[in-house]
Amino acid sequence: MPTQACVADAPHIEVNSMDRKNMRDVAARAGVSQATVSRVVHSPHLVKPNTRQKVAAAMEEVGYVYNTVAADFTRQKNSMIGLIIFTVRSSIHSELIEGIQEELESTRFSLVIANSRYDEATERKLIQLFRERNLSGVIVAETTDENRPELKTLQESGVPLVLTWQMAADPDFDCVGIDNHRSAYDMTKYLIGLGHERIGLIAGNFDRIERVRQRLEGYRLALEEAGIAFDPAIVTSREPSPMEGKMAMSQLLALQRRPTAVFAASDALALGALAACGEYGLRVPDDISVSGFDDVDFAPFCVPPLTTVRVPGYEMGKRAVRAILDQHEWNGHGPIRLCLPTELVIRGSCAAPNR
Amino acid sequence: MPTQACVADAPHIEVNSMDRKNMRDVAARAGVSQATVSRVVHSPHLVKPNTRQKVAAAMEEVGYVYNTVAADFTRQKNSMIGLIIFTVRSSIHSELIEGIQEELESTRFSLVIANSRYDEATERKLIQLFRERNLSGVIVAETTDENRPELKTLQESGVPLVLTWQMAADPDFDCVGIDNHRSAYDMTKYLIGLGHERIGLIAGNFDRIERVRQRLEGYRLALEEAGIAFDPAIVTSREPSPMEGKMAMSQLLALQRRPTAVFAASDALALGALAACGEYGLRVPDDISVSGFDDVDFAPFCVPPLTTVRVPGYEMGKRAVRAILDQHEWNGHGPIRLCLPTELVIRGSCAAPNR
DNA sequence: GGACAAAATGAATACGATTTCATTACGTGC
DNA sequence: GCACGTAATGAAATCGTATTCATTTTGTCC
Repeated sequence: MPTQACVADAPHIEVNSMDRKNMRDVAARAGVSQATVSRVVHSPHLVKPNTRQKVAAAMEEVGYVYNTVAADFTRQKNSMIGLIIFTVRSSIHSELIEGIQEELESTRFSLVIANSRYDEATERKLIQLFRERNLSGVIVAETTDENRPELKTLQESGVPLVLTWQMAADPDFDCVGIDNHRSAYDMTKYLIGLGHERIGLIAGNFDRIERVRQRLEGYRLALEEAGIAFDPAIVTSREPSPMEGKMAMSQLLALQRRPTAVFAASDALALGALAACGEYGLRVPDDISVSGFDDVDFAPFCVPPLTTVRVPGYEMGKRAVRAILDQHEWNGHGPIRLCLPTELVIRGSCAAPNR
Repeated sequence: MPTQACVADAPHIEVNSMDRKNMRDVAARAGVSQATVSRVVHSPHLVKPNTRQKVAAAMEEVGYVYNTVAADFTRQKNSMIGLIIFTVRSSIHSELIEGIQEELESTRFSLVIANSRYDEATERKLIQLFRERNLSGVIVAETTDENRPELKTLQESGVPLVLTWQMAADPDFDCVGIDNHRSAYDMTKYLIGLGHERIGLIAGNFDRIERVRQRLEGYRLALEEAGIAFDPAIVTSREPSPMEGKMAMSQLLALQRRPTAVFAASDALALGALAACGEYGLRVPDDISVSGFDDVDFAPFCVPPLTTVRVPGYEMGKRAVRAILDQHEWNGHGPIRLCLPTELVIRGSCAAPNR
């Protein structure tokens, strides 16, 4: 049987760079079995130093490149971790991603990102795609409530799953998040403490996103405790971009009884809000207070520097990865529910109301 | 031979959710061959409607989930596209990533992101990892010059490769980029046109990054044409974060002969620069002009709104993906070198120098 | 140097899709 | 109803690794 033809009688034919060598080729070259080559790669301690060296040399000689796809197939697991997210267009998500990558670096995993752009159908499609991909784990940064069942299915099919950014009400999900309720409560209380009684809220979509709803509830609780009536007229729902923040703020400023302070549920929104104030000729914080959420890299550089809630995005990413790796090790694992601390960062964008 | 045991005589045993069904199971259920199931998935038109329906029903019944890992193995290609980047911590990269994702959505590919955090060794490791992964394509957003050989190796091993953000001097690389030289030249010329003669530059690392060097050269050319001597004392090299921008700017402002205008090679740097000006009691643009590069989402919301260079990051991402898909179709393809237009966006952060 | 345990290696198989080639079913024209 | 071409399906090979189990080699102790 002609096991290696191809080079037959056409010496001018260039060696196709695409004919990748495999472990069998290496084994043949080194005079060992393919199993031994595999062992050299994964458990060198099982191989005699002498043999190990021969194999290493052979790998070098034939130009061997490990085939992860084949390995993944064999062990029935993709060497990838998935991230489900609405959009990467936000500094705080960048922090999360960097944390994830940092922690992944010492492992054999890579990161696959799926972003759903706030669309529930797209999201469902992406979850399905992840299921087909046999990922070794999935970090859920952002989802709509509607797709919780799909996530559960994914989890039940044996994929380690971790929710971030929140402590999910559903105890079946592992979480590495923050206390959104508490954080929003603290910020609102801080504004109340400054003397504000009419506090606007620019949030995300609280109908569909648990994390946003948690913040809304925190805001409401603080108001309630202070005996301030909740006024839906000064609560708006937006996607977290500066432009949307500006529009939302303009809307609030056009109101008959405009708020004296506005709590934006992300720094991006707050940035836009600041711009809107400027256009209305309002000085921040003298005429109106604005606060954000996340403490992204530009927050200290806003004018005025943004008072906000520090969220440990980077740390969250690292911890989420560790949670997944943990699930791999003791795969009959207990629930992981880690709540990372947030911190009120007081800068210059909030002050007592101007009467 | 017992092809389907398991359910034998222990009705209380729960069906393990992890025992995923494969095409053979579906085929058995539908009373067809496994090949037919495969055809139903990929080329339904080859299968009689009647059969197609039977197979679809069988898939439903056994809870079949397509196994991408196995498919990837079979066709010796990973259904993933890679992205090599320094860091995702930048709005302009977010735009690129969104563009990529958008374009990928209608395909069977997912995006794997590798970030090297400006470290050349890490980068090399990641390129190697990508090589082992048999990716269907790699988009290179950022690399150091040192690793060009590794990229070439990757390309030669048959992976469609596209460089973004720049038109590489090396003609072997396909590019979907912008004219950095020209863009920087235009901005510098604009500042000169306003009357500035002492123009600082806060750039990235021009020793290691071609794209940054191209911008530096554009800057120099504009100066030269205007008969202004290049002064290395007012040219600094920084990683693109607001904090670094602030530090760089502080340094420039502390100079004996401080610049009257500063061109920051990214908006993030410019943002920090603005803050530094504020701390020095300088009004922008009255006392000093500051310009940026990228036109990220927060640029219009800076105080004052940032004059910058609009870079079509989103479009670049989409085009890069298309370039890769093109390489798949006609895989004896000609070189792709697409240069997208940039645009000088004049807002409020630059004015004539104050004499 | 022989016995025995431990270490090192090899042989063989499984993983689940794609794809080629062969074969059968179907339909049409005479 | 026969022949023929096309459509539909099946059988079988293949991809490259991990892994189990059997076998050989090595080393140690008396």
